Amino acid sequence: MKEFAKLIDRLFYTHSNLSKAVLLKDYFANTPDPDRGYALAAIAETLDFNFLKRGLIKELMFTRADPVLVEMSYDYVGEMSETVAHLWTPAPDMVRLERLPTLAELVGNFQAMNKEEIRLYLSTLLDNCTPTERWALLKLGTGGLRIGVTARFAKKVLAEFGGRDVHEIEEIWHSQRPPYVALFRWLEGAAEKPQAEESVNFVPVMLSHPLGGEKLEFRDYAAEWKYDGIRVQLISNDKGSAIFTRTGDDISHAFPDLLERIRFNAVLDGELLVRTGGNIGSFNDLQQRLNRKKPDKKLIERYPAYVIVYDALFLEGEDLRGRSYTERRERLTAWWEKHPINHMHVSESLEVLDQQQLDELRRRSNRVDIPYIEGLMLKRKDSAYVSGRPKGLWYKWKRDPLVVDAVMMYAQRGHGKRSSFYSDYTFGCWRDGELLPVGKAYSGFTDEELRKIDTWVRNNTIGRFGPVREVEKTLVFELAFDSVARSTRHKSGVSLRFPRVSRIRWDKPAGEADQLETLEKMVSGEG
DNA sequence: ATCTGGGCATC
DNA sequence: CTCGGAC
DNA sequence: GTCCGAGGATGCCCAGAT
Repeated sequence: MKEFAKLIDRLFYTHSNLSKAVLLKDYFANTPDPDRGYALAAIAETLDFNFLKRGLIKELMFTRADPVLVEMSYDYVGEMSETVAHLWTPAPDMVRLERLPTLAELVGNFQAMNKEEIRLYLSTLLDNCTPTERWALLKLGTGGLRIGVTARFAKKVLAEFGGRDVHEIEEIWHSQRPPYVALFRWLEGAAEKPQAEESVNFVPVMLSHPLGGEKLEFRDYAAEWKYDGIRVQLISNDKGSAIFTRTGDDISHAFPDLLERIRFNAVLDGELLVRTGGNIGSFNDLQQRLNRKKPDKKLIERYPAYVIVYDALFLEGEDLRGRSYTERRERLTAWWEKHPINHMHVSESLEVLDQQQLDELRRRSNRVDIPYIEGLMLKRKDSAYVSGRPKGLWYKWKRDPLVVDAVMMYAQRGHGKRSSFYSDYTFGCWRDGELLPVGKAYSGFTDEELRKIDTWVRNNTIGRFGPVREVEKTLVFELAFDSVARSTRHKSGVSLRFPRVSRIRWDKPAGEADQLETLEKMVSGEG
């Protein structure tokens, strides 16, 4: 892990992609298996390294420094790994290690240990590390490196490293597992392209861009409703069946009612929803069934899974991804007639011949009383199925945002690059002359505005509760959001979906901010 | 046995 | 999911 | 254009406290 620490430290401080790529390629070339594969897994987040809990790290830190100092430092730095890396002081009677473990040893050791052993081992490791190595170890152990290198970038580098096209890497990526020994052997020319290790493999999906100001020639596009569920890929062949999310997670276990109906030879793309009381449920209804290890019978009966299929990547073993949208849709509908499946249907492809038709679709997608439709998708009719987010092919056109004027009530410091600013705000609306919190937002204004608000917060603080400042209830913000739902978390009883600041109303008196009632009238599905 | 807070996924 | 900012 | 990191609400799971 010495080399790994050096690598991620350098990556963190390198901003040029070219230099980052050089660092990574050097590391891959000079690090033996399986360590380079584990490093790759750490960067691409394909292995759960989170064997360390923040609580444990803090607790150990308290044994080496004054808790008050630790808390203050953390508050200032805004990041646990960095705080501990610098504040840690080795114990006088520390156990000296001859060398730091390799990544493979680290993973093996942590996996085999119980909590008490981890506590001791971690102390010993931290004692034997330099500050940089401590930082790397803690980042690795808590998951989420945040060093400016993503899985996507790592794949590009791998492609360069092996003199391959990045699509070739993408193709087989989801069939490979850490520590990627076969993958590296292939890239080094020492073996054939690795074969799938699993019976059914996720195929990287095609994503859309938000429709911005661009003027589309809409006759080139087909429209579909944008459903408010989660993206799924249904795979079935003679080796097995599976349901994947758009990131490639296998969620089959959570939807046995759906899995048992996936018996065909195809790879389909669609939106997973649930039904409730015979209708299609809202995203909130769907959440009841998400992330469950094993749903019970009653829940399945109450919220049966439903899928709206909108694309076919493979049919009967044939790869259709190179074909046009129009052709894939024709093939899909023809195939569907022979293989219809209960609790699933193929989406409508909506013809858009003129502006009036488009306006009409737009009007319908804006109706808040149809909560499971959150806008329109526009898909170029001649577009192939391209993984990733290719430009110009698929657009999502979400319904118009809703807005409300709310008053700032509390502010908190941010994290990371925002750790020196009050960047995290709680807003409220009025009911009976009292402000009730409706949500939090930080996004939608520039860094310059952030500095202005930060100063305002410092000058208008009227109370402090730990890290939270209560401010004068005088500053109004216009908040934009996608929808309103009933909430048990907020005192106001409502919550905003995707809240963001759309305007700072320095000019508006707080008394003229909106009443809570305004939001209550916007609650989805309640007309 | 039940509550609570952090972690993680979805959007 | 959103957004602004950096390259 | 594209990528990145900052951030929102929700519900489930797990560990630890009561």
